[in-house]
Amino acid sequence: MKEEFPQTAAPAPGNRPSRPQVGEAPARPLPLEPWEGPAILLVDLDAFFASVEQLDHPAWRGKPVIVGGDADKHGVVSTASYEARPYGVRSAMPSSTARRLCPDAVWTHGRFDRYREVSNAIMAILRSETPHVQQVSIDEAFLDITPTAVNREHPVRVAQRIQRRVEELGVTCSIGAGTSKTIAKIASDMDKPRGLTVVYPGSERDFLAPLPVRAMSGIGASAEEKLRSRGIRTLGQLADADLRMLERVFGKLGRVMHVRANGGDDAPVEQDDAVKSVSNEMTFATDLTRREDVEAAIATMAAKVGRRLRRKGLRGRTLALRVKFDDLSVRSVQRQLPQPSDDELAYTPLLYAMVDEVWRPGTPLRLIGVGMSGFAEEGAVQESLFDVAEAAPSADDVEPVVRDERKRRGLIEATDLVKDRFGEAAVRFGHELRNEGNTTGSSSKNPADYK
DNA sequence: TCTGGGGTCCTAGGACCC
DNA sequence: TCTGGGGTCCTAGGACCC
Repeated sequence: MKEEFPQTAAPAPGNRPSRPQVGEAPARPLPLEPWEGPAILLVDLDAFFASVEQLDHPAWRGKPVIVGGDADKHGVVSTASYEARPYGVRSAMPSSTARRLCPDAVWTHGRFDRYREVSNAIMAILRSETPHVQQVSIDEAFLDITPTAVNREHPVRVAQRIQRRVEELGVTCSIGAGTSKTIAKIASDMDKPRGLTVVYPGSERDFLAPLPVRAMSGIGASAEEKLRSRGIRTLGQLADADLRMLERVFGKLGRVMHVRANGGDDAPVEQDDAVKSVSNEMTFATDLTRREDVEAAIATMAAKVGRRLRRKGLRGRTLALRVKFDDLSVRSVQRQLPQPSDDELAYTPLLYAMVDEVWRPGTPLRLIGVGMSGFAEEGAVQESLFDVAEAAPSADDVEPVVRDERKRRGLIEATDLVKDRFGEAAVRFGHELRNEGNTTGSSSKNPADYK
């Protein structure tokens, strides 16, 4: 979850309903102005992971709750409940800092299967309101609820009903409503938790003008600094800036940010699309220096990636390795496989060779990551050697290389079955067995992981 | 205080082909 | 023998998001 930006905009008059406390009756009806043109909502679940923990642990309600990694293992805060925020605790903050700021907080690692479950129930509510839902993460989704000839319901009424229905599940959400994804997204950040911020058609530029450039999605620390050095601090200044200068400095992004600052974003709410890459990373509590430890870590992550690929029915052609050193600098290598694979026993040796290109034994390694991309087009998934072997009349009829492939495949599938029944820790190959207990713990909000 | 893990997209340069 | 421009693929790195 990203930091809320400082709220420099004056509240737009009449746009905010008075917010009831949790458990009170919903907001009194807003006086509604007519709505012309597209209507987009951004629904953002409030402090989602922490809220689920409070839902499941009644004793934690009303208390500061922090979901995150261990302070003594390079961990960071994933989510802080609203009770923890007055202490200064924020998402992405090092856990050691958070512990100092709020030593009495309830501290917990994530239970991601549970968050996924609650998220899925909420996304089902959203899809019951409209088929035009774009889930952007585990706790956020865009909805296109543009009034049609069939359904003339006012967008604000839809948003209020969604808030009620979500609260029936025991968590809360904030919603931004506007004529574009850019506007809806920024509006949703204006008032949290349980806020509903409405930007009526025609008022986009006035709404955006006083906000800091960082409020716009796509402008991060680097772009903010480049803009600041050119005297551009607000979205109003960005809207008035010279387009050619922006294109020169930012390339494609320059035009995009200029259009959006002028309220002109027309990006559609898109159906959720296919996964493009699958990866696993691991940060170590103590840096690795020995080759055998590095290979063991690579093998572990290669196995996790392989298993996720098989579960999703994906085979990738592009294999990637990423390392981070103790100064936090990063290097990466990628290689094309001769054919798409989902089998770590086939590609792990290649990873061992690749690591030599970016690391020498003895140099401390803080993180190792393994990823796969370049998936075959849908319907064009290549027949594996194993399938060929299956089709052969007998094992004696297939080439030795194919028999090897078949043995490997059989072994992989057997271990997947055991892991399905008894959990990931139940089966490990010998080369995966090092580095136990030397990792941070993790979190992901990527939608691809929640389906 | 000292910075996670899961992703997406863009850029720039080089290889290769026509 | 020396030269073009465009397209595509690949690679490494970086910005950005939640």
